Amino acid sequence: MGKKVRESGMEAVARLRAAGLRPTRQRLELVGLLYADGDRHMTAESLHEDALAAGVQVSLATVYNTLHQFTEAGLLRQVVVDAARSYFDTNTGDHQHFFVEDEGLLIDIPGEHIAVAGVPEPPKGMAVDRIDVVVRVKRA
Amino acid sequence: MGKKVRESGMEAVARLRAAGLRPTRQRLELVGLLYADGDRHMTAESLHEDALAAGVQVSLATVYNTLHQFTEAGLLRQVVVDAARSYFDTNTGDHQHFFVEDEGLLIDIPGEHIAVAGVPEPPKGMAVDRIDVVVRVKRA
DNA sequence: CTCTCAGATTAGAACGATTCTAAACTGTTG
DNA sequence: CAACAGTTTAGAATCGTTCTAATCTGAGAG
Repeated sequence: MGKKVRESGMEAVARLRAAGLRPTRQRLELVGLLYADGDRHMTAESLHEDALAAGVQVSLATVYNTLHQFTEAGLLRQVVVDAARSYFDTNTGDHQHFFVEDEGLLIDIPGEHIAVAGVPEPPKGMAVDRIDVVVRVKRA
Repeated sequence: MGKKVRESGMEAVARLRAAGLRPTRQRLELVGLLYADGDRHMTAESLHEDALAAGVQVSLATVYNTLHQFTEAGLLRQVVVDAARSYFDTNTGDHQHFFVEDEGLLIDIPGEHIAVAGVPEPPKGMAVDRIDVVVRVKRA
């Protein structure tokens, strides 16, 4: 039995419905691209290019809209590593990242592997929302 | 004996010379602002505003140039926490940050306090350049 | 099956942060 | 103090992203 390489239409529809989003052609096709094979990192531009390359007709504006809606719905996670552009990650579980600055490349680090100790009390009236660890690497 | 609140002209000149930068009026005045009182976080815009407010005449372009030159020279550290704008930190030592998203506010966490364990081997041919930890906090 | 309309898509304009340009200015060195 | 490389600057340009207003479409009502 081969590895699943593409989400079924039904799964995709359910995923969107659960998020309160209409299963439109564009969103379905983007879901198809996003969850086709394993975890995936992208920027709005790169996803838009990939979509066009795959023959999926969708505007850049819709890619931005979709990325944000999916993020809000918990289907994607936004990763801030580069001041110049926003990255998104299909892996929404507990994990961190290597970031290869020169190539703009993100690589997952499973959450079990990394432990952050010694975080002080947040300032009065504040609560910790999330801890992001970015391991910046360079070609040696 | 009061706490030093302003860097002497000589120190500032030496600092710039060491970085291979000519001690121009603008750079001297910016150094004055930057290291006047303890650690400081800023964006290009905020530093520019502060400069104008302090009667320091300098263009936004020069603020950007200076921030980058100082960063390159190791006098400042760039902190990536927000996709929308770049932050800079006068504290270049080993430390991490709280980031209050709603207010765009950065707060230092001394390096001794935080420990990151379990970082896997970087990908082949890569070497770890730096590990950044951002503790995102929200008003409780 | 068709009507209807809230929700979705889109091209292009607008935007905000940052970088670039090319002209004017200023430390430094001889 | 001449001369030039380095610096500053206003304004234009660029880049990613968001907004706008017009058009389109999914899905429930009849």
